[in-house]
Amino acid sequence: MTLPSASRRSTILEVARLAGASKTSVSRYFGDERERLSPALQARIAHAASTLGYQPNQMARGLKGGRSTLIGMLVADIRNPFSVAITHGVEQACRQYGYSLLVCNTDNDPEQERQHLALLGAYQVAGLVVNAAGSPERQLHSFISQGTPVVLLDREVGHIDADVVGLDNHLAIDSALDHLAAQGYQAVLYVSEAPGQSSTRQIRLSRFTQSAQQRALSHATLLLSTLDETDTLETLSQFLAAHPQHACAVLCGNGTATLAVTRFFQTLGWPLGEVGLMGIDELDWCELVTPGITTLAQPTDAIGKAAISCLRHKIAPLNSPQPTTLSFAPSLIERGSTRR
Amino acid sequence: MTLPSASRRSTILEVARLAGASKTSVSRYFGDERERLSPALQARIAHAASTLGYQPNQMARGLKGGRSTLIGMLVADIRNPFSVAITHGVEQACRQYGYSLLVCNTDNDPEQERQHLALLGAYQVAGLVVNAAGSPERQLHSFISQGTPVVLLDREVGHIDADVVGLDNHLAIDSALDHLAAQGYQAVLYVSEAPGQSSTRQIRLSRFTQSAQQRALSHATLLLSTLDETDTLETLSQFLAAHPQHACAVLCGNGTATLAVTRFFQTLGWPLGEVGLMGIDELDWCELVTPGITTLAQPTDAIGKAAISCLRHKIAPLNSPQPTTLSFAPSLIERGSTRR
DNA sequence: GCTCAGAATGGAAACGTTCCCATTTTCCAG
DNA sequence: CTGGAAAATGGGAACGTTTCCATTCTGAGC
Repeated sequence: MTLPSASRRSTILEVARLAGASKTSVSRYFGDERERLSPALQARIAHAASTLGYQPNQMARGLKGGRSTLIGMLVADIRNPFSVAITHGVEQACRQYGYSLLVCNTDNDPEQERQHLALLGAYQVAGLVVNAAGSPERQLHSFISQGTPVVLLDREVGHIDADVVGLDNHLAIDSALDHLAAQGYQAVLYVSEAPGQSSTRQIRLSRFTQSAQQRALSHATLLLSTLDETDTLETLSQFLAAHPQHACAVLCGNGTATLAVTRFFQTLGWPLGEVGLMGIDELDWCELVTPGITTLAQPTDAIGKAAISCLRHKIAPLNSPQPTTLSFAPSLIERGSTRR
Repeated sequence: MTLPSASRRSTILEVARLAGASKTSVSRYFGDERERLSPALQARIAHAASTLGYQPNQMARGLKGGRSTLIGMLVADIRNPFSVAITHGVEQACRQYGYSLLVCNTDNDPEQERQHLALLGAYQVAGLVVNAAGSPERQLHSFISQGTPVVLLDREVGHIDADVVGLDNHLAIDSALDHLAAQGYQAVLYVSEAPGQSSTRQIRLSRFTQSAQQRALSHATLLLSTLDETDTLETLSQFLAAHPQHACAVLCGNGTATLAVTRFFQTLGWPLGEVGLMGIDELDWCELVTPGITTLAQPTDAIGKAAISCLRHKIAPLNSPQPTTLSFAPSLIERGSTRR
C-alpha cells in the first residue's frame, strides 16, 4: 500500500484513468455495487485507488445524493456527565453503522439551538438526535417533512412525529420511593432544578408528588436556582425541623441537584444516612463521599445506542413501525447515604 | 417572516427566479459580497429568500470551494471531564467564528483514530484539532500538505508542523512541588497513568523526577494500571513506611489518577492532609471529599479558544507566524488535603 | 454460425454552489 | 451630447460524485 503523498486529493476520474476504467465503474466500486464488477476490474481499481490514496469526496457524494452520512446531535449541556455518557453511546453506534457525529452543544440556550439546527439542515444530515433545550417544534417539523428522521433524547418536544428515547421516569421515581421507604425513611424532600422546558424534570417532579401522596408519605419539593443559597439552606433546615419524629431523606432529580445538595449537607453538617440522600444519575464521585451516595443509574450506553437504532430504522426504507417511545429502567446502586 | 414549509429545500435558483435576479447575485448576497449589490436588489433577494426559507446548501458550497466550514476535533477520551471542558471551549469558539464542530471520540484507540481522520479528510474540514490517542503522523502530514491546518491539543505528535496548545507542564509540576514543600511535606510520591504515547504524561513524569531531585526531596513514582489493585495499595503503603520521619504527600498526574488515589486513601484509611494529596485537573467533587482536595486547575476554556484561534490564523491568508507552542499556566486551588 | 438474454461497462446529465468573464447600466467630465 | 470608466448584474463552466440509459461483451441454445 502506497501512501497518499499527493498534495491534492485525488479524484474518481484520476483513479479511473489509472485503472483503465470509467468513473462509473470506480463509483460502483466504492458504492455498494462492487459485486457487479468483474474480479479483474475490481483488482485494477483497488490497486489504482490505493496507489493514489483515493477516498471518495463526501461533499460531492452528499450533494449528489441529497443526503450526507452525518448524524446531527443536539446536546443541551455537554458538561453534564450524564449527557456525555449518552453522547458516548451515540457516537459508538454511529461509528458502527458508518455515520459521523456532528455534536452541537446548546448550553441550554434556545437561540443557539435554533442556529445549530439551521446549520445541521444545511449539511443535510441523515438523521437528528435531539436533547432539546427549548421547543424547536417548527424546525424539527421541517426536518421531518423533508424526510430526515428525528429522535428525541431524554426530553420530549411539543407534539412531533419522532421517537422518544430515555429513562422511564415514573419507574425511576417509584423505585426511589420504594427504596427510601424500605430503608425506613418516612419523610422525603424532592430537590430538582427548575423544570422550565424540560419534560423530564416536569414528569419526575409531578410523579414524585403524586406517588408520595399515594404512599401517604410526608413530602415536599424544592426547586433550586429559584432561591439563593441562603434561602435554600433555610428551606432544607425547615423540612427537617417540620418532621422531628420522622426519619427524613432528600431525593435529587438529577446529577446537578445531587452535587448541590451534597454540598448543602456538608455545610449544614448533616450526617449522610441519618438524613437520607439519594440521587438520580450515577456519578464518578458518589462512592467517594463517605459513606457513599445511593443513586439510580441510567443505562446511558443503551440509551445512546437505542437512539441511533431508531434513526436507522427510519432512514432505511424498511419502515418497521418502531415504537414511538423507548423507556429504560434505571438500576439501583445502593450505598451508605440511605442506610440509617 | 414566513416559515419554510416547503417539503423540499429550496435552491439558489428558485430564490433567484422569485427575486427576479440571477443566481450569481443571490450567491453574492449570501457570500460576503452583499455590498456589491444595489439596495433594491438586496431587498428583493432578502424577501424572496425568507419567503422560501432558503438556506445555502453547505454540501454544494464545500464541493465548489474545496473546503467546508467544518472543524474536525479528535478527542482521545470524551468521558474525561477535562476533555469535555476543553471541547466546550473549542465549540464556543467555533460557533463564534461560524464553524461547526465535528467531534470524534477515539476512546484512546489508534485504529479508531485512523478511521476518523480518514473521514474528516473526506469531509474536507477547514481545520483539525487533535488530542491524539496514537501517533497518526502520516495522516496529519497529509492534512497539512493539503493545506488543512492542524492544532495539537495537550499531546504532541512526532515532529509535525502544527501548533501545540496545552498546559505548561513544567510549570505545573514545579508549582505543585512548591506548594507541597511550602506546606511542609518532605516526601512526595507521583502517581500517573502509564505514559504510553501521551507526551503530556511523559513530560510531567520526567519533570517530576528531575525537579524533585533538584529540591533534594525524597520522592518516588507509581504508574497505575501496570499493577493490579492489591499491588498498588502495597506500593502506597511502602512509600509511607519508607519515610517514617517525613511528612508524606501524593501528587496525581491527572484527574483519573486523582480519582483512583482518592479511593485508595479511603481504603487505606489515610487521613487527607496528614498524608498530603494534590492533583492536576480540577474536578466537580474535589471540594466534596472532606476536607477538600487541592488541585491545579487548567484554564480549559482558554485552551479551547486558543486552539481555534490558532487554526483561524492559519486558515486565513493572514499568515501571522503564530507561535508554535502555547502553554498555559495552571491555577492553584488550595483545599484541606494539603493542610497538615 | 446466429440470435438473444444477461452481464459488464461506459457516456453524460444532474446535484447546488462559486467565480471568472461578459454584458448592461449609471454617471460624470469634457 | 458623448465617450468611457466604474458600478451592477448575469451567463455558464466547473467542483466530484451518482445514476439513468446506452452500448459492448459473453456464452448458451438452437
